[in-house]
Amino acid sequence: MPTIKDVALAAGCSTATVSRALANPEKVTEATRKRVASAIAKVGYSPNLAARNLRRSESRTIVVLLPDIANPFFSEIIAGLEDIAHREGYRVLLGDCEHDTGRAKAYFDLLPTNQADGIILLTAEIPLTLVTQQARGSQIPLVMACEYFDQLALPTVRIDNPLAAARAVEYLASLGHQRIASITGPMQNPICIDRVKGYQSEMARQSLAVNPGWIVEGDFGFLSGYQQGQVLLAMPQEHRPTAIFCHSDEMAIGLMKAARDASIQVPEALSVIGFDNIGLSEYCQPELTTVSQPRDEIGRCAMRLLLDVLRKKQVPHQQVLSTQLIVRASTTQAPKS
Amino acid sequence: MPTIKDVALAAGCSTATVSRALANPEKVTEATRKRVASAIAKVGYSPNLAARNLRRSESRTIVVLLPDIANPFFSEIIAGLEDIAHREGYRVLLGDCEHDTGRAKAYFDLLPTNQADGIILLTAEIPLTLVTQQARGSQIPLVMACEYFDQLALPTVRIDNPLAAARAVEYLASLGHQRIASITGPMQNPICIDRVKGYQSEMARQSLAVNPGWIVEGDFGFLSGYQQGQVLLAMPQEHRPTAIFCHSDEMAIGLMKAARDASIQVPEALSVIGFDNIGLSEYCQPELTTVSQPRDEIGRCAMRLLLDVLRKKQVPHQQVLSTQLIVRASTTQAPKS
DNA sequence: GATCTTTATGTAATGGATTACATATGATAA
DNA sequence: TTATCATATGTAATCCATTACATAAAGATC
Repeated sequence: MPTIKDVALAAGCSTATVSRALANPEKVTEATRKRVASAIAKVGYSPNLAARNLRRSESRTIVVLLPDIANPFFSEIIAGLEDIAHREGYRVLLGDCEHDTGRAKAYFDLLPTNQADGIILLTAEIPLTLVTQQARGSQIPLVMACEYFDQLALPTVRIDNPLAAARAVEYLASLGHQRIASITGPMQNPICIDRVKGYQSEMARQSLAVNPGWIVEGDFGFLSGYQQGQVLLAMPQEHRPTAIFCHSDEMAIGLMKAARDASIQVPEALSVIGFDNIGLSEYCQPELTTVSQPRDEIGRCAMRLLLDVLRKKQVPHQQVLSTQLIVRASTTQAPKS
Repeated sequence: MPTIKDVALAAGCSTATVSRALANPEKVTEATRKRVASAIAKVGYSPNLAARNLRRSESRTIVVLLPDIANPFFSEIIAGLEDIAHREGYRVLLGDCEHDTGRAKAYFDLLPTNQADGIILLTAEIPLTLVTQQARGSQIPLVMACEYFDQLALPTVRIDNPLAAARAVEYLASLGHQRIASITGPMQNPICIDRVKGYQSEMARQSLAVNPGWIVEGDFGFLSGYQQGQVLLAMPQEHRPTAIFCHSDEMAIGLMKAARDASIQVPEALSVIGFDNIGLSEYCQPELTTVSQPRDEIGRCAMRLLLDVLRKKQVPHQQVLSTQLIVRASTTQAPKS
């Protein structure tokens, strides 16, 4: 592999000039710039980034931590993130934590050694100490997207979860539903807490009673939706919910399977709302009513925010993007009971 | 950030000794090893990998190229890959090519500059020249998984696609189906060509005629399954297939939606087989009969293979893993016509 | 005891790009 | 014409870990 020395030799100048021609073209004559350019082409040079990173103490790598790559919800966010990153000359290192905090620590450790310049957190399922410890010495370049720690005022891109949940419940209430249940995500997760709050406040606003048994906890996956769906649907007829708001589309689809197993017709006997609007939600049976998040835009915003942090720009603490209720076939008028 | 010099100072030895204590502990006395260890703990040292990589000209990073992160089929493969990689001290850089060859080239360019040590290709949708060009000078550390170039004898982990397709067709034939169609993946893709071959040879073995209109090309996604499904189901009754073998689960689910739209009952009037056994296939309606690939194992094998290549071990050219037909509710006896 | 090994450690070169500082060149002003 | 300044380029130090080579100390052999 040719080095900058080879280029300097071929161009008849010093390595410093070659370096300048690349990094600060305005500091070099038109003529030398051209000579360097053709020398580079001739010897087939491309800079050794290990050396550059060592010297500049940066890596142009952004770590993106997520709880589970397999979750299709994240893929479009990632696409948005990567698009901005590549455009700005950054690389994205995806870190799948698989709910394993050891992994997360390993990724955080890339920062002080200049193997990564910043972190975007798509999960709050990491030890809080990782964030605070490091932030103590010097503010680490960290941006959260979708999820957040409510104890910490980190730059965050997110949706208004209480509002989105309230809208979903409001819609169900407008269809005449009174017994509205919810299958939540993990309840240590602030976004789930917020959605439950939105659910509860809207139920109150609609003067609807909330049976404590109607709030059940899942983990966003198909299976937990199925299992918790079985629990909800096994309730005695007079308590059984006629509508269920799920914190993810996968759980909603799991729930619909549980309904099929119990011979409960969706939407006639049970309305279902999901969350996220993943690709699948248009292809399941019945098509799923769901809360759509602007995933691509979330990714783009988060990466722009982080790059601004790296460039020491002032950044807004919170960026709240809007959601949309997408009505499809899994919701309808409440059954007459 | 403390450097190796700080450690040397704290331990009262030279940097060389510190380096050896870390890399070749057996070359150092028990006593110094301990002194170094406690010095490291004291100053909070962790090696600067940019410097190490520069010196060793390696990066301990493996690039994994895939056509589309959003495709859940890949996520479990990735999980397998990453598990092995992390265990062996390697990092995984996921490269989403999004069917865009420019991106692929950018990732290949990481190799000569020692930003990556090797590549695992989960896609054949890249310019072949990328592989051959580089391979000319010196064999680049490259392993393929799932997909392959049939022109090239690269180390590959894969399944027996013709056989898997033939088994699916055989099963449909055993149910009495005679008009069996197929929605394929992109036909420039060798795995799809092989599956079509398997389909055709099994059809021949079963003495079943193949209407050329029964082989339609999709792109593995929901939508293409839906659209091509509409085409197949719009055929006149006497030519319309009673069973369709799809090259992906997403297409199979798209197809089932097309069938619902056309009021064609699955499986009573139409049997559907998918491919991959993604999580969703158990939760769609009806549950999908599909060909399962050992995805986790494919990932593990591929990474082990690549690490063996990097360690200059002899590696087998082909590693063929077995598939399994998972019978669920989307297939049944052919309708009497 | 003298010589040869073996083992532990230190010294200094190395990898490749960047950049502070030094120098040379040409332009501008007095 | 000479002094002053701006601009272009070169020299060499720097980033940090690794490792070839040198050296010193301890042990083995006759």
